Amino acid sequence: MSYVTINEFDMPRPSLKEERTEQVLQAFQKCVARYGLDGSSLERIAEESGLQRSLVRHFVGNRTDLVHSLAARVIEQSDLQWQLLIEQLPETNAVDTLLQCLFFYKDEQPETMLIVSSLISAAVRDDVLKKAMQKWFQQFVGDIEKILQRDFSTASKEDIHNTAFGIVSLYLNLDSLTPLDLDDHYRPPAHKAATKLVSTLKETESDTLLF
Amino acid sequence: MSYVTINEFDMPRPSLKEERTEQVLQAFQKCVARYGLDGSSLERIAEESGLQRSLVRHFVGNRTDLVHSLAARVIEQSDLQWQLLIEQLPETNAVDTLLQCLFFYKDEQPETMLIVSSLISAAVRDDVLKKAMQKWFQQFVGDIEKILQRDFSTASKEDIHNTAFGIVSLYLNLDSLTPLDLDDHYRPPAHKAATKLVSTLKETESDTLLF
DNA sequence: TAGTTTATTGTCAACTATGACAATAAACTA
DNA sequence: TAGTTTATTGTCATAGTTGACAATAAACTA
Repeated sequence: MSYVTINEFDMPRPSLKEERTEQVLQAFQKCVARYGLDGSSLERIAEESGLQRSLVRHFVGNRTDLVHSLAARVIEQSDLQWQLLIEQLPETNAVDTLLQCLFFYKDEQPETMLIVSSLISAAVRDDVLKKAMQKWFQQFVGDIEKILQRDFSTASKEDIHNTAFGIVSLYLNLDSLTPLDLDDHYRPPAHKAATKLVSTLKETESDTLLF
Repeated sequence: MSYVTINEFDMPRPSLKEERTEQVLQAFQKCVARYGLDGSSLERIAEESGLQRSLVRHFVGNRTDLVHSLAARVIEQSDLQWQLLIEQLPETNAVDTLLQCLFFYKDEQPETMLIVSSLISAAVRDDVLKKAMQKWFQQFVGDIEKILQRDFSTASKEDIHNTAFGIVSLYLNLDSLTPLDLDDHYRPPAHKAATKLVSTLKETESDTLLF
């Protein structure tokens, strides 16, 4: 398996596994965005990637492997984008910037979250996928909790948890409206609603008096 | 077509179209909840309904007809449940009851919203479906706006719109978490977040001072 | 009973998706 | 050049999905 072995014998033809896998999964992503997960047959993926179906199978594996690889890739991409976003947040009022980015910043792969939604739907019949998407979701909520906590140190854990979940809901639901062409229309309301939610974490006299 | 015509000729064998259609669409719903929309082949629907595939086709039509009929049925069901819910709301503090119902009341067909989600996803490649689901969604938001307006007559149209959209997002997103078995866990947070959102509509001194 | 309409069953053909594998070509090194 | 590994192409069998239609059975009324 490894090329670090002693050169006792001849070296093989160099492997294209990495590049081809990337090529295939990119095509898969495009197909999912256009035809849905179930509508993305190996044939279509092969055509979209410019490879033969046999090659798709050769490099990435059968359909199950393909879906799992796609999930891993999308999660990795999402984590990366997330990392970059977190790093560029300001020290104070980080949440405002966060909401701006979440609801108005169009990244290079705008279909990422649509694919996530497809994967979540498909998770009903795939335990491996289910576990992976569960982890992804809870990490997403958890990361937002951390950011909220920095800005609102006095807020209760529970309030922060609820607010974080609310933000994620608004974000994901917006993407699931893409097929209806309603996402752009509801982008400002989603952002406003998220802002309102966050505002309830602010400590005000009337709030403290209520308890 | 109509049986009110004069009995000039013999009467035919009575039609079972209504019952059979109902039978088929119920089976279709079950299948969608279990296998997803694309995973619900005519064969499966036929088996689930206890009818032959030919009969499914005979009564409801081809696949496209089937999906459109399902959409019409689900929308009708949703409208009905919605009507009942609205009627039983109290005069004052209707919103509290509304949120209780939305997030904690389990209706007879708990999979309704899951099917709605499937239909929204499938709307990418079906303009008829897209139009229908757009209308459904916007009506949903609109109805919640009306209820909010009754309780918060002083709130601005825009605030009410944003809040209504937020509630719908929280509600729909919760259902889309069903495949991950996370919906029950996040039910209280979703409800709390919705409540918080609504609370921002309340007129307080500090609010009015901010503008 | 005859006539009409619908229900029901059964079947055929075309197409698609998938998995498996054989065979050939290419890259590389000793 | 020989030997090894991988890339690439091509093909086969199988199963599943769908649309179309023929043929029969059943219900009903005049």
